[in-house]
Amino acid sequence: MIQPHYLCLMSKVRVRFAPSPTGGLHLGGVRTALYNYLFAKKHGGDFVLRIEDTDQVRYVEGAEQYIIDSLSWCGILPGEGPHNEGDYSPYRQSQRKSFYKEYAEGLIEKGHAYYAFDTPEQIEALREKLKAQGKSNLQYGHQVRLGMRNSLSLSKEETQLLLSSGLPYVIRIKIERDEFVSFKDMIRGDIQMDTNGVDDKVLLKADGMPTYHLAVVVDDYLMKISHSFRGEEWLPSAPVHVLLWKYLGWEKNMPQWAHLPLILKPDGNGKLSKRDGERLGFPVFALGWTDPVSKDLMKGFKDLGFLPEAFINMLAMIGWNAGTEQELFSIEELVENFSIERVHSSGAKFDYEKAKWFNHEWIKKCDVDRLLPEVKKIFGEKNIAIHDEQSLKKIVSLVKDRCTLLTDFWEQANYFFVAPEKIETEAILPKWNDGKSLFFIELIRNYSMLNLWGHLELENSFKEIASFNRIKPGELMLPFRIMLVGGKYGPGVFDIATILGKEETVKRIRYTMSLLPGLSS
RNA sequence: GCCGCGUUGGUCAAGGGGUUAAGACGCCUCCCUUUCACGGAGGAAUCACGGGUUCGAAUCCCGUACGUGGUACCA
Repeated sequence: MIQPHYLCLMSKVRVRFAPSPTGGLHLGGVRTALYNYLFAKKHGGDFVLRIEDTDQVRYVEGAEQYIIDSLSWCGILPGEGPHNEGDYSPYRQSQRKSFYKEYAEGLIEKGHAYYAFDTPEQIEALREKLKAQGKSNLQYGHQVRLGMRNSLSLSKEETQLLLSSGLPYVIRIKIERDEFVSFKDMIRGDIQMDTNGVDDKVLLKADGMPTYHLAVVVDDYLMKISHSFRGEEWLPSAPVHVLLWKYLGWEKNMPQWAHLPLILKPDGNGKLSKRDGERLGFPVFALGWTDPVSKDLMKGFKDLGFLPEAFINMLAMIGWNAGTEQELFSIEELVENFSIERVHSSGAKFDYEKAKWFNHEWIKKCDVDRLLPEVKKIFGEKNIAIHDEQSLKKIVSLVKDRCTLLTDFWEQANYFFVAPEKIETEAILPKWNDGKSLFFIELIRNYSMLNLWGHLELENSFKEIASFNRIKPGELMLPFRIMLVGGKYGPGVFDIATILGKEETVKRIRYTMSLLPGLSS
């Protein structure tokens, strides 16, 4: 039986920041957002961006806008707001403090939670002491809670007194021992854990803000979230959340869970982190991110010349595939083909080479009009203004197959706009002779007088003069190419010369000739 | 330490009792191209280990090893 609210699917992105105030939305976060989006779209639901404004996030200026910009670039969020608004507002945790407190206190009344007055310092000291004795980590749970300062160990009067004295306190969940919690994960199937390893997690912090544990449950309930996707690192605390749904009496409304596999470092040893990007030379953010502390700018996929289409395609394929041989998917095709059941349960190492391959494929696949604004931007950054859009289109279609990154368009096409600075004469010199000198002198004369400047005319003249001078055209192609572009690369020489135009072509031949030995007589 | 999750070529992976164990990236060879790419053909390379169950195990079960995550008034 489908519950009514499941028919009105809503999926929410819970964008997560690293605890340090130097966050940034990295690969794992964007992928979670992407899977949320794909799933919601596929099932006709809504995709809601809800940014948690915990202390850490607020600390980073511009972080919210950065998240919005990142997801907008990926095409899974409209760039224009409003975000963090909607039918279930307010969305900011700081504005929902009263809800969390209300439910936490309700839990205490039902005997599923309690007030605790121990300070973090006291607990820390106890941990240190136990560690010194060689005992395993202290868990604030059923073993020790009666020995601590809380509303379970204290009398009602003492508790009241402490509460009214204004002493800081937290609210902790009371986890019963020897209880089995089982739930279904859409990716992993049935999961069962006992509660003995789970401690009495703090639900409401001393500053009145909820911890993640309380916030997910309360928000998911209030916002009628039907499916909750998050990283695998949350699996160990899932029992706490399931228990909370039960204790709050909302079990029937509990969302379906999916714990996404982790994206791992390419060289092993753990989750991919932002440091790995710097260390191994690839981006880990969609958009560039400036570390608020060190002020270091870490470049994003966008800055390195990735197409958003390629980026999300690549990202979607980390941990999921359609089960067919298809690897290239547009966002629409992803929506159509995505299924949460086909998401893997094991982590995948990130492979930058493969990421680049996706981009290369997408550049080849995209039509010229899609590429044009991107290429213009790249040339703009090099202070090259584009006057003739038609010839730029020709240039783009000529060179796009050999560009892996958008930035490659500069290396592959700059010679159309500026004469090459360095001419690889060393590649011409060994086979250079008077015959070739004569050929090019004649070519200059001939080309200068051509009325029709087209591929066919250029090639015909070239070959005629070659055969008249008894030189194989093949021996002349390479020198000619180097004269025009500076090195041994690029599309067909006559295509290049056609676009370059008469004046520029002749000029470049002349220039290189001046670098080469003249006629020996 | 304890608890959870995982393990198919170097990497990403399909396959979930009988397959010559797909495919992709990367690497190598050749063809095409009088350059570089694109494209095409081919190659090297894999079921972590040990026990079961079974006529038969990469596939199911149990152990071990390894990896990874959690064990915070962080998310």
